Amino acid sequence: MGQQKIRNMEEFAAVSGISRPTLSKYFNDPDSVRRSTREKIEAALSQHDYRPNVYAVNQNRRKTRNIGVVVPNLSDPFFSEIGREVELACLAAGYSPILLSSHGNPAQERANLDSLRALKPAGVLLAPFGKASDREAIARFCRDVPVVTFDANVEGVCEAFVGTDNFQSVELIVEYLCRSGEPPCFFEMKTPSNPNANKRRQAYLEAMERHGFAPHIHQVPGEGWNFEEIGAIEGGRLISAGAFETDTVLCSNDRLAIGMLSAAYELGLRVGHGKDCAMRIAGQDDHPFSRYTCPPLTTIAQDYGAIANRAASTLFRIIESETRLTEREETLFDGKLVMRASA
Amino acid sequence: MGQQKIRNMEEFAAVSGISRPTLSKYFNDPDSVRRSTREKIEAALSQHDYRPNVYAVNQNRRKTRNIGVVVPNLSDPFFSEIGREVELACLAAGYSPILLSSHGNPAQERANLDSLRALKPAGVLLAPFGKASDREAIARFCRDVPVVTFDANVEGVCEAFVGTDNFQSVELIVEYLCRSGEPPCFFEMKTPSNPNANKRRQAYLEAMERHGFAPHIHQVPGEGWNFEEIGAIEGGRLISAGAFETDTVLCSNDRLAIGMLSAAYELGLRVGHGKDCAMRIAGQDDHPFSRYTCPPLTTIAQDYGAIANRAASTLFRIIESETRLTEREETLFDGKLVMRASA
DNA sequence: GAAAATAGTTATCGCGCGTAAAATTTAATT
DNA sequence: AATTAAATTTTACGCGCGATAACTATTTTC
Repeated sequence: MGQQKIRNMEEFAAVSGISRPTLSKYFNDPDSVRRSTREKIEAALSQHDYRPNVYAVNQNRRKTRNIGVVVPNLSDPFFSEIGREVELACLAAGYSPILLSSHGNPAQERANLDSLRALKPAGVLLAPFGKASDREAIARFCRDVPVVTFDANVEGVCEAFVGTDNFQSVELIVEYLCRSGEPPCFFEMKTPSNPNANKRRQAYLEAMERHGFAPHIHQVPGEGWNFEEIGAIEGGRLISAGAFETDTVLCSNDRLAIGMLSAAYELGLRVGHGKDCAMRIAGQDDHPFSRYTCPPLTTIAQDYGAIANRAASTLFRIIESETRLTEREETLFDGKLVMRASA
Repeated sequence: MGQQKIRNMEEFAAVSGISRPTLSKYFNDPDSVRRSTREKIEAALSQHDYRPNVYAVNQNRRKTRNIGVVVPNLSDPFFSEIGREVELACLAAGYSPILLSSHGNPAQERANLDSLRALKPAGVLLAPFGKASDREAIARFCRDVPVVTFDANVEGVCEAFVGTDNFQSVELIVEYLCRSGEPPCFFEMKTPSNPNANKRRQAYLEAMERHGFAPHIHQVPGEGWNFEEIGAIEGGRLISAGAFETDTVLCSNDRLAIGMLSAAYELGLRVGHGKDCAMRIAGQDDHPFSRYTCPPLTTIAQDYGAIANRAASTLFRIIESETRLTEREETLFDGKLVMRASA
């Protein structure tokens, strides 16, 4: 195919018979040139496989077509899954996603925003830690770059937020649990870094009141992101101690529930809604692995795809309109009840 | 702090009292300038927070300090975990990792290499699909960029490979299983895309022969990356049909085992090595979730950290010596037996 | 304290491309 | 065929920094 290596756009202009400025236009938007010249360019392109130098392009363009995607922890399948959806949405819209994980460390979140700043991204999709995040740093970043947050909200900061309606979804599962057996106790970590946890607790309290039951909240100590371990150790401890007032436990998230399920198994307790079952355990998030726990976990599914796509399309809208939103948008998608065997 | 925005190195030279070429030297290597001037620069830096333009830097430098990290599927916790280790190793060595997932799609692997080529990375750490990879494309890429592969080997291609010694680790677990109960059957997918699967099958055959038992291999159909589902459906089918010749099953990887565990649970079979247990199930990889299955999964642990760090340091060595390896290196780390309750 | 080594300065070029203005060609319209 | 609008070409400049050469200042060495 290619005879000699094309080193720059100048040389490609020579072999293609199209002037360099027109080529520049073409690479910025193939539809901005006449059909016939586009065909000429693409013919030459297939012969010589030339691509503009990314660095030279981005140095001179006002805005790059890079989109930063920052998630708190890629080792959590929830975030790797939603990160994947977000990446694909960016790719489909012609942007270049740059995926950064904060590795469970809020300081890394700041560092990631700093790295991103140097890349002059057109926009950023950020799933922040929440309370543990450096609110001021995020706010400062948002002044320079359009940002849409997802999963966890940072009140008042950034252009828009997309997440799940915790009040709706907690009501959904609480109602189901109350209707189908004993009302649920609530199991969570004492110091949750994720703001959804606080909303879920609040929603649990309200839902229980609405249904006329006394709420029972159990908060356990534990740091870091090893939720399964915390669920297993602390959950197991509570079960052994007979600390739960009812036979049903609603966990603040699926990973805690997965841990608690393993603790129940160790204790020889059968979990589920059958007659021979000692207790029921439910989670929240529909974690990719919840389908394969023993028993499979009853939970509330977040609409990963909808959240990712809405967050991305909102950001694209802001980028392409070149104006910030006049009013901060908050979009909450409904959760869906996923009934499996555990509750 | 900063009075007015510093727009480029020229302006920063003015406010810092250091000439631009010296600043350039400093940013390329802070230790290449005299201690006293370094302090002057860093003092000015803390006052004005200037950072060189990434794009301008990379356009002019012969080699960037970017390192591409390509994994087949970030949604698999195994790869998000090892990807994390690799990223941290790059960061620690002063490189900028760029993490790309191929989303389970070999065509995306090619696309990722193409994107990376445009970024002129100093090197690439690649966990290829293996058989499903475009061998020719990878080989071509390796001609232009130093590449170290990890996890899955592509025979003869790239500078070096770092992975786990499947023969050693399979022998380890086969020996254990034979010693502690009935010899294992082997459970895998019919068309595994990962070359480790083939090595493991081979290693199983040899190990069984060595211990004087007849091997029994069960291959099930199934496409894609939803290993748990395949393990659950096909594994459950085999269990129900009484297809396994012994009461012990060694799965080709943990995700299949997780699926099979859930199938066994559904069938009301107790898994483990107790008297009241109907069968034993073992896996391979020590997947992050294997500790929390019911019962916890007995498996072979790959040394994630060692693999990631060796792959990274090998690549750094090649980059910094500016010469390709005279001979292709293959490093295999030993697996460790992780005894839990499932076998 | 003079010579040698090291570090810093000034000056200048080049990288590959975006972008703007003016001149020219091509296509669409009446 | 003449007019007009749109697309392309020419020409020229600028982006921010790496790299180098020739020169000067500072530090080491004995």
